[in-house]
Amino acid sequence: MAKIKHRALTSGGTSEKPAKRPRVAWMDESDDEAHSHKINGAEALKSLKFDAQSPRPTKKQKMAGAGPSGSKQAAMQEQRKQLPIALGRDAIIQEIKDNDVTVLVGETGSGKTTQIPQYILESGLARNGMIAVTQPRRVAATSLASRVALETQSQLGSLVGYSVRFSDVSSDKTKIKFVTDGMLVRELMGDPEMERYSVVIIDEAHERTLRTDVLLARLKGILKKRNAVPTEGKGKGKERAPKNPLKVVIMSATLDADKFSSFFGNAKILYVQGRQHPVAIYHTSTPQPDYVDAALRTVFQIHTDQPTGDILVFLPGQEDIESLDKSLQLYAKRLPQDAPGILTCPLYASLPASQQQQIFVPAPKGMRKVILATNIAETSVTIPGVRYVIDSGKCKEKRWVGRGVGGGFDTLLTRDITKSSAWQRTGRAGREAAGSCFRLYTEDAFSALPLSAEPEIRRCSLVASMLQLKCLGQDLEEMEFMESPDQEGIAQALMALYLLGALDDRKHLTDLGRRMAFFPLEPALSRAVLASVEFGCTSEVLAIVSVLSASSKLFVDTTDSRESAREAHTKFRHISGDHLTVLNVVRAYEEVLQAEGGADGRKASRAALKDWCVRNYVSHRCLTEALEIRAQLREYCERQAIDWRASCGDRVGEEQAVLRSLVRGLVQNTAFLQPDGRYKQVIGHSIVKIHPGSSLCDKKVPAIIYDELVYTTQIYARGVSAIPRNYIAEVPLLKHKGS
DNA sequence: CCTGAGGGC
Repeated sequence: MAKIKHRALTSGGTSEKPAKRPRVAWMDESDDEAHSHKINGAEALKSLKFDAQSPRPTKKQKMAGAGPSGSKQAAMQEQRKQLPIALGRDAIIQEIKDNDVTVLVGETGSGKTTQIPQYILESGLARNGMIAVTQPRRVAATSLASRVALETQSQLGSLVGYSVRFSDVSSDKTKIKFVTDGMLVRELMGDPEMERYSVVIIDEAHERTLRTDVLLARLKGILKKRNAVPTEGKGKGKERAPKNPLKVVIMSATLDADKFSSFFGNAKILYVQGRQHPVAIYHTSTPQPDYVDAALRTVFQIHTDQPTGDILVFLPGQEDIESLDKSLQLYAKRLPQDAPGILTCPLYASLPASQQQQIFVPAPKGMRKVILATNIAETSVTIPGVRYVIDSGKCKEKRWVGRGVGGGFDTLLTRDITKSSAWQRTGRAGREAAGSCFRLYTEDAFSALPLSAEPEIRRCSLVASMLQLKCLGQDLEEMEFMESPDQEGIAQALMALYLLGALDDRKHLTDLGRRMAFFPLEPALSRAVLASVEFGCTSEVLAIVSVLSASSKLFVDTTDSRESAREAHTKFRHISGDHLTVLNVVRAYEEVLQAEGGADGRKASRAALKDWCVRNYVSHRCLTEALEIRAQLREYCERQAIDWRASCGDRVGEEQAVLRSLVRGLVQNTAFLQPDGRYKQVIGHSIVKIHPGSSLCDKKVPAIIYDELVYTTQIYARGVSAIPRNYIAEVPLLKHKGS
């Protein structure tokens, strides 16, 4: 039998009698013989000690600890009591009528996102324009639109519609439009004052995505302009109203309503009660450094002691999920035959959709489902049937670590969650009935957690947002945001845009920059596309750029099948490195697509394509997404009068045009070979190695370009191609380098 | 000699 890597397993189970601390009921019954479903075998799982903290604090208690405005609380709470959403309807509408900006705090299950837009529509507030409702996620935008269309008994795309990338289901009849925040930012390009909208509702504002923060900052400026009372006629007794006023509603689910309110000049805050069942909360008595082991033991404690109901375990990443999955299955085998079994269900974004669907399939009778999930289950996916939540208290966070201009790289590290995240996870146990949440950390540890996450504007690259704002005539560094970006982030973005030729040396937007912003791509990739026009290889560069901007990885490379995957990938390999290797895969895939996509019907063709992908260890998901992106990019090319068919051909040497185009975009991602075999950045000071997964690993070439740097044991360059040194000197701003 | 939080245009 495979050995379990967790060591905190002792024989004798719960023989150790915990005494002093308050115990939860099921712990008090921890008499070994009394367990109905004992785990067989020499090794039994030692129980974990939890302190009860019940019931869940009310919003009032939480708010009291959250902000300085204790005195306002009573009034707000009083107001909240009168606002179960339907009853509060008239009051909410009145407030929106009376104020430019309203902050609405709605608990989960309050129905605020589906109801408020309808109330506004019925009130006539949106007589002159549309109501926009922004969402951070595509699925939310599309599913909410369907729901509201249903409730208004209208066809989706008429009165109620949505607009997300690749899919615009709206018409000139549309009055309520659900959009992703990124889509509304993009719409600003053609409608800088949002004049098509009478009301803009920013939902899930507390998530503080970079795009939401950009929208909030812009809305402040737009309000000033659109809602200003015209000054002519002043003093003549004739009151004038703004021509096309805008109403803004900020919807937030957590504790930072005060922040939004003060950002918008102490806007009114309204509270809407939710329909959430009570959740009992337990913290561990002692810290649990090995949270995977602690989760393992807690699952079986719940399984043996608690009534039916599925368990949702929050873990930081795939590795922990797979490890816990294995352990659970091993122990589940040892449950007595007549005892209920356990069905494990991993859930993370890169899991194939078919496996993700498993969470919606009810467990067979007599089985308990245990879902092992990342943050995806915190906001993006709601899982039915969950009564128990186990919270590891950990998550992964991507953070850009700057080391001077041009020398930055991304890290992806496990860290503690925030209080607001902990509450969100807890709430997942009370969606359908009363539930329990087991936190694998002490109450003291919980108290020490930060209230909410650092907003993206403080930890993500600002390059794309800065370029978009420049196109609106706005300077990111001078705008008023909820939280201002740090100087380092601004300097990095300015330098990046300058090196791409999007800004001139006076920080003014260039024609090139305007054309770059037009493409729905990272600025570096937009630059490569525009350069490809010059070098006559747009067809090739579009194919590569589409794969690079797809959300999943092209090459499947799991630990168990590494050898065969490597072998399958060799036939795609291009001598210059990874970029042209990607192109070879796309070309090969297209050949299969043409051969199979006959009159036989799409299903057979799709199956053949999938089969081809499996055999070649490439991701079907990545390729379908890439082709969709490429189709969109081709449309954008046509609108810019760019011939996307232009090709450099596939003769040997012709591919140099492709590499020259890529260098224009990846200027900052260039490095020269050093005598020791490592590479030194052309811009910036980092010494990097080629990632072992790259086709150029261990090769010594004079100069390289790469897609990204990842820091693990050292700084690795991923997605690498070899280039002649003089290609770097071709970049106008780098003339002195590389020659 | 490695490695994958979650999103968006």
